[in-house]
Amino acid sequence: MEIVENEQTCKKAHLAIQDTLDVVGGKWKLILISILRYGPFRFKELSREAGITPRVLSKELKELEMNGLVTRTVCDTRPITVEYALTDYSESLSEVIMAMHKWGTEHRERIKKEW
Amino acid sequence: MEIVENEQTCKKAHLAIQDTLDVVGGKWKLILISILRYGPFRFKELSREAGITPRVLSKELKELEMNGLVTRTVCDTRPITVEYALTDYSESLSEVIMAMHKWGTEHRERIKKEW
DNA sequence: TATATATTTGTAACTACTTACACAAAGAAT
DNA sequence: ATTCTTTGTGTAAGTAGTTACAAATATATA
Repeated sequence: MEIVENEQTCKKAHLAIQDTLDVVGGKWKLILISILRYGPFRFKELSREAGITPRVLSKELKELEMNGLVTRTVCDTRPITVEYALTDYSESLSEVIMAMHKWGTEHRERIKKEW
Repeated sequence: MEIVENEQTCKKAHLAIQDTLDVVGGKWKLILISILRYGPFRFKELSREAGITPRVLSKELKELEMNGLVTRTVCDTRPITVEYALTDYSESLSEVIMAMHKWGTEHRERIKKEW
C-alpha cells in the first residue's frame, strides 16, 4: 500500500507543478512579472527592458491579464499610452519568483567558482 | 540617482530569473525533478510517469546531468537497466519546486471556487 | 501636408520543440 | 532460431514559438 500511496502523491505533485507551468511557464512570463515587480511599465518600456518583440509581448501580456496577474490601463495621453501593472493576486507568486531569483544568483556564483 | 539604481536592480533581478530558466526552464525539467524527488526511477518508468517520449526524455536527462542535477547509473541487470536519481546539488532547487507546488495547488483551488 | 509618436495586429518566414516510428545492442526466455 | 526485454538513437514529419516587417489608429508637431 505504501508504494501505491507514494505513487499517487508523486503524480499529484507533478500535476501541481504542471498547473503552475501552464500559467507562468514559457520563455517570458516570469521575466515579465519579475520586471513589473519594480513598478508599472508602459508597453514600449517593457519591450525594451525584457528584450522581447512587440508581437510576442502583446500575446504574453494578454495571457497574464486573462489569468488575473496583470492589469492593463489605457492612459489619456497623446498619443495614448498603456500601463501594465501587477495585480494583488500576482503577489501570491512572490515565493516562486524569489526562490528562482535566489537560485539563479547562487547558481551563477557556483559556476564562477568552478573555474 | 534612485531611478538608475532601481533600473539596475530590476535588470539584475530578471537576469537571475533568466539564469534559472536557462537550467530548469522548458516543458519538462521541473516535472522530471519533481518526480525524482520521490526516489530513483528507471528510464521507462520516468517516461511513463511524466508522459514524455523516449526521444525527448533522453535529451532532457542529458541536460540535467550536465548541469549536475541528476546522476545516471547503469545497473548490471539483464537486460541492462539505467537508474536516474537526483544529486545532492539538486536539493538546492527544493525551494523553487516547493513554491511552485504550493502555488499550483492553491491556484487550482482558486479556479475551482470561481465556479 | 508631412512626419512623428505609442500600441498594437497581420502576414510570412524561420527556428525550436515534440512526436511517431523504426531500429540497434545484448543477453534471456521459449 | 525466434522473440522478448530495456535503453536508447536516427530520421522524418508535424506543431509551436519567435522574429521581422509593414501597416492601422489617433493625435500632435513642424
